[in-house]
Amino acid sequence: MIDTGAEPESRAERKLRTRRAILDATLELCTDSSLTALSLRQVAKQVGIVPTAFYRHFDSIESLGLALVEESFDSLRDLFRDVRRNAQADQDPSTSSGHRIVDGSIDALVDHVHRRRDHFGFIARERVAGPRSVRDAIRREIELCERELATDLALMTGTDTWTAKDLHVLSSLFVTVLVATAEQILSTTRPEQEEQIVATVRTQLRMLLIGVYQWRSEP
Amino acid sequence: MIDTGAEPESRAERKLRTRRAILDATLELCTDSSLTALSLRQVAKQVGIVPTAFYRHFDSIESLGLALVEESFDSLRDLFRDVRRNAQADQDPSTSSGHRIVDGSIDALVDHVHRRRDHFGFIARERVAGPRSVRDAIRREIELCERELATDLALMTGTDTWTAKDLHVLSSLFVTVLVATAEQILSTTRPEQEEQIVATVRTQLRMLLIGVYQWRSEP
DNA sequence: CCTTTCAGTGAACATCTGTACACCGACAAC
DNA sequence: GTTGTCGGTGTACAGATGTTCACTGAAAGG
Repeated sequence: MIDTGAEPESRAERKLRTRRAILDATLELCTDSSLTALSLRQVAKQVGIVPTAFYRHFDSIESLGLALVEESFDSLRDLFRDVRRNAQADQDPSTSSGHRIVDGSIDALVDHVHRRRDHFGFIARERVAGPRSVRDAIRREIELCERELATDLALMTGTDTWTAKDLHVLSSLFVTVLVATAEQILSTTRPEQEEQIVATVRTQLRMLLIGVYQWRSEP
Repeated sequence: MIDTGAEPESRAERKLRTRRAILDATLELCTDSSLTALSLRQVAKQVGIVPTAFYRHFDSIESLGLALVEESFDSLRDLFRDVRRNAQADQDPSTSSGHRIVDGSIDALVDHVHRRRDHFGFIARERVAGPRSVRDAIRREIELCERELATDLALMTGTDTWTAKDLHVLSSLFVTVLVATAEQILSTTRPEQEEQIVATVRTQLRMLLIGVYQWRSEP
């Protein structure tokens, strides 16, 4: 089939397009209110389809939520990838005790949160307020992120002084701070306040890093 | 007026009692789903009153939420009071670098979260998923807690090595970890998993404390 | 070309939603 | 003891909700 490039869409393409429209509409509609307070009809109206057409794509708001979890964590993994790339480029831990890695990571965080406000906001909200299955899915994804980060940290600390357990403990703390910072950034629109949030988390991570550099795991 | 002690309630007492019933019913109904997904009629049914009677006590679910914010933060302040009492009793920072204070604080946290699951869960959920006014109220209260904790920390660190700003930065980090830990405890029912959560946060705070003991504020 | 598939339609349903209104009856105040 | 205050009731209504069912019409496939 010749790619005419313009208007004529195949049936599959068209279906994918309305599916996207549903996902986007949902993200927009629940910027403040959570999935559990969202009705199928609101979504349908926003998309511009009749309520029953919704069922052609998802069989409930809940399964829609699960799809959004996957999508949102793609964005979060993008962030992780950026941070990792950043850290490898700055592979000079002797100077300024990792300050550059911290600063770079925070910059990446701010950047990604701004670019995908919807996804990060979705995770932050539904993590505690969504339907149970959605909450569970998010917690599972976050644990995956922690594990992933832990293996990255192993390369930087050396396994002689850090047990696997302690690496996961540290990684978990980083993720906690990351999530909290994202939440704070999302809850403000004033640039000067955001500046302060960033400055605060920068100092927090530096305090923590002092401890990290001196930590010796007990076997 | 003679206090008969038993059945006969004054009008004011009776009103307060249904008000309490409304607050309790709301806390119970939104253990999983958030205020924004809660209807006035559900609350009324749970309390055992007719929907319109709700308006005799609150003029919207939102203002009900604000009342619950106050109440929930009373519980959180109870926790803070316990932690403070604990820390003062263990005023022997030379030994084991504050491990006892950390352990005691975590124990108090776990204890209070268990006792007031409803309040802590409410804060955790509505903090990100509630109506805007509720979210704002919670954030304001949390900032108050951070300031309060910062002044407590000032007594333990000495203002010669710590600026007020850095104290608030540290206090903010503690509150972040506290909130995250409470969320984790609330999201599990298995005791062995809770044990692990506690062990993790204990290690995290010890790592952090190493950094804190060596921190010198830049002016 | 003829048939099948299937995203989207539209009407209909039983149920739930917030809120308005008139009302009751026991406690409180004078 | 009369009067007023005020929690709580009951009815009512317009609108929103999830889900059902039979349908259309255009693309896909033989």
